[in-house]
Amino acid sequence: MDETDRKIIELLAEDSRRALADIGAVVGLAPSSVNERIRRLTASGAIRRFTVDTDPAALGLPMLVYLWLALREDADEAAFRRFAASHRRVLECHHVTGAWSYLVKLRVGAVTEIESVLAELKAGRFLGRSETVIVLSSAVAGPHVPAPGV
Amino acid sequence: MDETDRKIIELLAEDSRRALADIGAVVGLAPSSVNERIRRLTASGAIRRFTVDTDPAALGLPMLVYLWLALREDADEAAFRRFAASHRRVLECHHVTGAWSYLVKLRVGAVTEIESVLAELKAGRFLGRSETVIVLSSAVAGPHVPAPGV
DNA sequence: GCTGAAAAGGTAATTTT
DNA sequence: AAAATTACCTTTTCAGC
Repeated sequence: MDETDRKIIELLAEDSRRALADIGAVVGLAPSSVNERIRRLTASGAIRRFTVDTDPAALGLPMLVYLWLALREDADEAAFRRFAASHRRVLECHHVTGAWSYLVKLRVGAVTEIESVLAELKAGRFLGRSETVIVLSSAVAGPHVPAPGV
Repeated sequence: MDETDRKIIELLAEDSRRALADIGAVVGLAPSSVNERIRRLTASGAIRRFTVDTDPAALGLPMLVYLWLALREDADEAAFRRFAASHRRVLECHHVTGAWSYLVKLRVGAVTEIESVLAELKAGRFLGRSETVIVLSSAVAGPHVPAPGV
């Protein structure tokens, strides 16, 4: 992972369909050499996948919501993690420092869906306390990659 | 944006290098028709860009951090948003409901960088109060797309 | 939206440094 | 060991239907 690899990743992040010859022209390598580096970067896991950044609103998920969670004392934490990992609306779920134990990022189509998620968390006996934070607007939005199997 | 478009986006999210013929075989269209739909989805903005999902640790950014911010009473909010949008370590920045005004997602190489960011926020006279939340582990990590020009 | 031909681009073996 | 060249072959693209 040298400076050239980093530059290649940066160019691919901007546009992963850019031709190998174009990338090569920027970093000063032949197309086949660029190809070989991309192959290595993918094999090593530095590049996880080639994907698309989409407009969540166009996909019917205009609302971004964060949930702070404190799990129940007796909650099955592994089961909670599986629940989060398999939930279509959960984009991220992080175990965090501080007063709350988990930070969950959700994308939903409407406010009513937030209640459904909270109900599911209750039904799974995961939920101790929670706080819902709704995103009003984003100065930096971040990419949106739709989950498979939705 | 019909069910076929959604399926195409889902397949591209999984692997955006998949051949048009392969995608066509799944959704029941000829390669040229898939191509035309992707062209329209890109033109309409539903697909923002073709990109790569990377391993942040491999790129030297193993730490994920959230910052809750309350801006100073006299802060220039537009300037703050520009600051966030142009900062290499700021992955997301959301104006949110609740006790805090902004939620900022950061990726850093080490804890010392968090202090740098807070110092920059102070220097810009943006920072009222803040709370730093460090991610210990992620049940659902979300994609990482490196910022351009880093 | 499909077909089929033309153009472009990706891939891999071989040679070179 | 890494990169360039070359040739091959898959894939995209575009005209016409």
